[in-house]
Amino acid sequence: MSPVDLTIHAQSGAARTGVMKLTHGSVPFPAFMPVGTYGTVKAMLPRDIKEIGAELILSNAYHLWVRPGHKLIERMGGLHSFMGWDGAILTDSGGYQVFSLNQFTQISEEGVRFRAPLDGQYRTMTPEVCVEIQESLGVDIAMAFDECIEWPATRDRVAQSTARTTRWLKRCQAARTKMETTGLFGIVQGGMYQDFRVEHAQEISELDLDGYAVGGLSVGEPTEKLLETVAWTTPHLPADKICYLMGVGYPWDIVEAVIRGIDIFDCVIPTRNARNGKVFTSVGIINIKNARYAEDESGLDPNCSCLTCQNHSRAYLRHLFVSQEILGAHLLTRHNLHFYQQLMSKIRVAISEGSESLEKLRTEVNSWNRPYTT
RNA sequence: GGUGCUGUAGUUAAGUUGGUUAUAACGCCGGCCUGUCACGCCGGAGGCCGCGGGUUCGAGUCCCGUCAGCACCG
Repeated sequence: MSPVDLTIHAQSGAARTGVMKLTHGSVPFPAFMPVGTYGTVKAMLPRDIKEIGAELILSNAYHLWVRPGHKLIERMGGLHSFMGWDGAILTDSGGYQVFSLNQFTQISEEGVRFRAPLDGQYRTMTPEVCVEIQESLGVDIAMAFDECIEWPATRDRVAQSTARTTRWLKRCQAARTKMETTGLFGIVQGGMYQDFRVEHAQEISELDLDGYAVGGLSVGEPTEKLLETVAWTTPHLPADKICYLMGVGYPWDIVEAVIRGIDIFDCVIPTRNARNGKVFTSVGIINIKNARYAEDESGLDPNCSCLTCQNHSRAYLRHLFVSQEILGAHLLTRHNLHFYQQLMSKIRVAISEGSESLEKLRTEVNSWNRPYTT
């Protein structure tokens, strides 16, 4: 039996809603995973993450491998126990770091040699190491080791890189030892080229993985390209498996991607932007550091029921940011993540209700993409 | 009362043997962030160089006076 057990409850066009049962709990989808790279969703307690409604979080195999080391975490009882989180965990492999840390990498068929910015040490990540790390961590879902490449990239570069990602995926599969508890997802690459995306999706669909991801997006391309690429890819992935869009995105990107067949998402935006003062609300985007909020007694979002909105004024939150008080980061992160979880909940309801409801939500969410005024 | 030190952006400071548009940090104002090297990054505004004279082609810089703060001596 697969560690990722999928039940689809309703569909509306390509969008679908249901529940995926994982080793550490059941996750309704479409779902958004808060990002906790280093074994912590920055500024959030595990119980806070639960409270705002997230059942599944994302962590990172590469970064935990560099520090404190996967073997140490295994000795501490695995990542769940180590970080005090009993919900589900998906780990990214380090494929994104091949892109984001490219100035410190050398790529070969064997794998990727990283010079860690943290300690200057050289380490080689291979598909085998990548699986070993994620199985040691004891996560619910492991991502295959891929190469996330830059945009734009030539056809020749994309073709070679994608072929290697496929070979690495097969090596990941062969290296598995905990098939009952840690699922493995394959990642579709292919750059922004339709034929490559279709071919790669079809090719890895035959490998019978526990789920599939669309990778290589949100690397600086325009939104239209991102959505176009998603639309090319999802029809060629197995309908009875989860489809994960990696690294996306803004609320409006998420709705558009769900409509194109995506089930789960992760993105640093709600957490990182919160720490930098940017807030998502149903009345537009707020930069809490702006002077205009200095004496604003209202809450962040008049339509939000999160703890931050129920208890604190914009004036106070701005003060916390201007004073660089740590509580500001927590309160804004909490709000943004709550906002995202509410969005996902609305999306699930809308899909069950049908296309009209989903279209209405789409219009509403796109209206959030504006600065707050008045 | 005397001597010395210090007065430069909102704040703290740099400023060569006098030489283009006086520099930085912090603060202030604004923008950015898509599988987190990220409580981060980028940009902007802001100066009668205490005040008044003088020397000089040219003074934040040298000279005289004066005011303020600090230290020490009477």
